[in-house]
Amino acid sequence: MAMNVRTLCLGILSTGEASGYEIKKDIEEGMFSHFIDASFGSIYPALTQLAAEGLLTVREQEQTGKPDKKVYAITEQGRRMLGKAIAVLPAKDKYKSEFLFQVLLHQFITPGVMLAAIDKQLGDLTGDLARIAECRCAEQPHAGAQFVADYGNAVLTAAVNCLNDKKNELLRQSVVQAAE
Amino acid sequence: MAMNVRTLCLGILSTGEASGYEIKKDIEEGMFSHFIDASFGSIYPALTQLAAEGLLTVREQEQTGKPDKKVYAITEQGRRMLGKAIAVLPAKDKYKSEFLFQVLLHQFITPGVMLAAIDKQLGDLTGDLARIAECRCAEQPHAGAQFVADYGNAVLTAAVNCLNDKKNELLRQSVVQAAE
DNA sequence: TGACTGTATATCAAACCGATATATATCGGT
DNA sequence: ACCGATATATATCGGTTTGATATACAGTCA
Repeated sequence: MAMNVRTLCLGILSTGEASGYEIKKDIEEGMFSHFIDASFGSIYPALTQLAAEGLLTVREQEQTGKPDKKVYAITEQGRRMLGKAIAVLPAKDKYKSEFLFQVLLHQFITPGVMLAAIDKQLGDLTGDLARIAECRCAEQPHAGAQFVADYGNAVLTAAVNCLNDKKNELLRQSVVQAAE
Repeated sequence: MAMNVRTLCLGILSTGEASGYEIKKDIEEGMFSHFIDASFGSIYPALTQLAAEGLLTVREQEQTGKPDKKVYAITEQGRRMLGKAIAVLPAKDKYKSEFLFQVLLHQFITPGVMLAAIDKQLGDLTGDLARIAECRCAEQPHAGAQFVADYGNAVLTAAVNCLNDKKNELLRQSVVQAAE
């Protein structure tokens, strides 16, 4: 799949028109946030380019109390391009975790730092779970969103449960060591 | 955490000396493969730079039946640098999935492509599970490796179970639709 | 007034990926 | 003996993306 920021923008705009800033917010807070990432440095150039190619239309919109914004909307040509881009087998998921890197090298860090890292990870995971719950309420739940929400919940709750087990195990060990 | 390819190389070399090629293989096949990624284009320059700074030593080693290789080993200075780099709260996990992107935009793709994507994802997940099982046998299982393996197993099996449910649901629906 | 926050667009160096080039060696086929 | 395929090994480079920064306008609160 030709998955780059271009396809990402086309995908988000297929659900409704938006500005670059709103696309970024969607990526950070909406359903897309759980498995996508992109920065302004790639979004704005992509939108400019897509508009120049006729895959998007632009409309400058004045706002009261806020700066003007450029509202982008997908064209028929853009929809065709999006359809082509996602009608292929998806690439393998990519997962990067500094936390697990730290765990694998736990010999170099103190138990205190390790526990802090675990708590940080637990906080991140529960935060993600909360954001999924919010999205479920906010958006109208079509089949795709339901799928993604269920998948995310399954994975995240499994991670939380595993981490809690590991944390308790560590705490028990340090109690034992302190008693010796 | 200053997590870049430099820290990654220091981390891998802290478990034993290796060449750039072997580091890449570790990243692709070893325990690190589940949550780390890096290419030759970043590994080789990083190793050269780290050696120039005295954090690594280099040793050119002849081999019978294979081309020569440059074996890198971490120095005391390198260990200190590694310790500093990972003794901070880890950044949030990053997860990118073209598959879930496709699911969220399922309205643009045919059920056939959707099912193919799900099967592809199931294959990727079971492949990862198999690789974890291999690593568990191959490496001597210290506490960190055990932690990572358990975490990976928990998350991946949850994903597989959820996907199988969703797949069966889709198959049932298409049977019903075909019967109408 | 001044500090801070939020909205909005834009730019750029640094980092990184993915592909390619180069070279050596083994092995199997013809 | 030669060719092609595969594995090992290092290196480079174009293109994409990040992360940080700059700029600007508007509201809020002290």
